[in-house]
Amino acid sequence: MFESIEIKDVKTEIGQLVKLLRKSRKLSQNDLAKSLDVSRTTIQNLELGRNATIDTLLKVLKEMEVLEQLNDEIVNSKKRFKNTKSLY
Amino acid sequence: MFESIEIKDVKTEIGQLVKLLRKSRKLSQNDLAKSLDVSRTTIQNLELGRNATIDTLLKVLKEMEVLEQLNDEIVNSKKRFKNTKSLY
DNA sequence: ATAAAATGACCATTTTATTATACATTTCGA
DNA sequence: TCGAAATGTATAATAAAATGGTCATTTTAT
Repeated sequence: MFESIEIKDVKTEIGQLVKLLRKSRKLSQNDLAKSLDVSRTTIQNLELGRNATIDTLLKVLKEMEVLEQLNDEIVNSKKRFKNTKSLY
Repeated sequence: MFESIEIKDVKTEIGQLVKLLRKSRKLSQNDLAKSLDVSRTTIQNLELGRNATIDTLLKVLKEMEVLEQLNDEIVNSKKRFKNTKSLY
């Protein structure tokens, strides 16, 4: 009926966002990898939309100072969800 | 100076949101696992805030019909980021 | 233009997530 | 209350992510 978005595409978007965040800080993949104590390959895989762990993604987001923001959105999602569900 | 949020805590929040979404559909961990063709242990680890892959998380979000929404937020984040960065 | 830095790709190895299974405990409906 | 379903826990085997290294290509700065 209607096309749903593919997981592969979302991973690509995540990778591009990570790359944007890193570049805005003028960091190379190597710089970021060293800061997070992970390998450059791991950063690269994440940015290229290959599969990675949630830990790796969150480490990057924390370093880029957007982890708090993500957490807020998750907490708000939970709240909104609970509220809308009680309206029936 | 000020406390930053911990990765562990964000994973806990993610797990709780996943659980909420699943429960709202009246699905057991087993039901969801079978739908996604992953093991119940994988769903459980995700919900308990243990580490998991991005793939696993996105599979769940797709099944819960919130993947499109997440994608939109990522795309918007990219846009907003590019805009604010050009204002200097 | 050229050199240096950054990125992408690849490979062997190590580490970790996933799986399948079994069992203990909790939750919940009859 | 009682029994069944759901959930949490544990373990061994397997699949997949992370690592560390090298090399080719692209980007960037000089």
